[in-house]
Amino acid sequence: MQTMDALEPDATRTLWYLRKIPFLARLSPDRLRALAGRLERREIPQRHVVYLPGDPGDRVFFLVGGRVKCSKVSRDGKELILAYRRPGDMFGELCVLDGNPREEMVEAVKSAIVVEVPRETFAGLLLEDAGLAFEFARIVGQRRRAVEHRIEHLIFRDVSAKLAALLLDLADEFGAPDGDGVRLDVRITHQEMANLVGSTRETVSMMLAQFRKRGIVETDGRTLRIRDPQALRALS
Amino acid sequence: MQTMDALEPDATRTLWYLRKIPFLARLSPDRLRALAGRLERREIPQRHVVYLPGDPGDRVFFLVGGRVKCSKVSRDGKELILAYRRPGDMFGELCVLDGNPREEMVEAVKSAIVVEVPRETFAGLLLEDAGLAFEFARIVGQRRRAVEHRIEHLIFRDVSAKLAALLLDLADEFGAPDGDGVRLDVRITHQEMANLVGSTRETVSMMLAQFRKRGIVETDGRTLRIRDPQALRALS
DNA sequence: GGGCGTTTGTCATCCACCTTACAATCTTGG
DNA sequence: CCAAGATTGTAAGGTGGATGACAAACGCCC
Repeated sequence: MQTMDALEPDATRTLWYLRKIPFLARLSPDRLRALAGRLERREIPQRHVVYLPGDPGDRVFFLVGGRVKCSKVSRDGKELILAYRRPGDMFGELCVLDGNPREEMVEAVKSAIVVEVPRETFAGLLLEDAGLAFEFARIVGQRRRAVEHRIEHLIFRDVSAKLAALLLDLADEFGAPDGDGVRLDVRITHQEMANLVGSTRETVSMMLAQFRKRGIVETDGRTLRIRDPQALRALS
Repeated sequence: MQTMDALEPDATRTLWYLRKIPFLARLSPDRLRALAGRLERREIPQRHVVYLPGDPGDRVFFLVGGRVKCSKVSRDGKELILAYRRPGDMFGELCVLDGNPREEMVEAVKSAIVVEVPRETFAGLLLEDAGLAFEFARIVGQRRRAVEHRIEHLIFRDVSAKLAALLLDLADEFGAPDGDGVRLDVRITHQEMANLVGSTRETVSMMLAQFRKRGIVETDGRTLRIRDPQALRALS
């Protein structure tokens, strides 16, 4: 059987990566092995772009290392970050549905390693396994919910509310107890926050200054500490 | 065979409706027949609510007549319309993924007829047929794209651009040639337009007045006519 | 360790849009 | 056909936040 052949060292490593993708967990070892032999693996250096709007939608990506962000970019250069993806996540998956060109930008935030699955191959997997297709729909659906949730926040709330919510989210994901507050162990610029809440760098700086003045947050040097999460919750 | 039993007159009518749902077209006649026997059908009078945020997400709806709108409602009563659904469309479908409570409001814009499929039944269909599951993912994905597209417009564009785009969309869907322009055969209020573009009634009225002044649109009584689609395209 | 690009802090200005407030007009149900 | 409610038109006033403009502080690469 072909799938029993020894894999190239490179494919072996790809296989090793694929095993860590929750979505692919339901594939049989054989299937996964066969798949690994045919896939490209690629490293994307920090700040490099994986794809841009208009690029062909001919493959699905699995992120196995690093971190990427997906965002919409306006004609005049403004950016709205749709989501971050982390190892184990899939991205660029909507192309499977129709092969249309990309509509968003994906960029490595931290030097990333991705495994690329051609659109047809991926579609084949889904059509062979209803459970997998269902799981795929679940992921797509959850992301749709996330976007719908986001849209609501973006247009109903003012910047301070959105920023407060963002800080709480960050605390959730990167927070570490520190004194009587929570230290955010992330390197995130004001510009980045602005792109997340749909505002501008300057406004974010001002809002953070206000939070600081009110004793809600604290900054020593590069790190941000939340002193009064309750106040943030009230604001969001 | 059970599926060969005569159906109740009511179920027969449900079956007749189901045959017009594109998504269900791939089900075998037998399957569809069996399904029809077990489903609820319901009429929702104009302006009545199908479900509200927080309601149980225990069924998927197929719209077979009328028209509904799905929208997010803010605490202070502002509304953002996410989408309209028309006969043949599915809605409330994301509950299949996890059974979570509703997050949006659905309301009949024109007196509607819906067929309700229990979540488990629907999930069963998908898990039995990879093709159907794939099709389901496609619909969910297309809608996600639509929302992502929307988010972009909502935060990058100003009201006049969004309104221009809306008018073009309406012309696309409801436009009828009329004189040297396009007449919009829809009854849509300024408030409704505001809820679509994330603005207020007053602002929409003002913008339309501007468009009128510039000769881009024309209103006689209740109907709106687009005289200069090109100008709208330039604005959007 | 010096210089340069990046990030932050802050302000003054401006403007698109929301808010508030009516009056006029249309529509609809009784 | 009339009255009540919904829809539209318009305008004055207020404001959140974008813009533009710097200077200071930081971080990083020779």
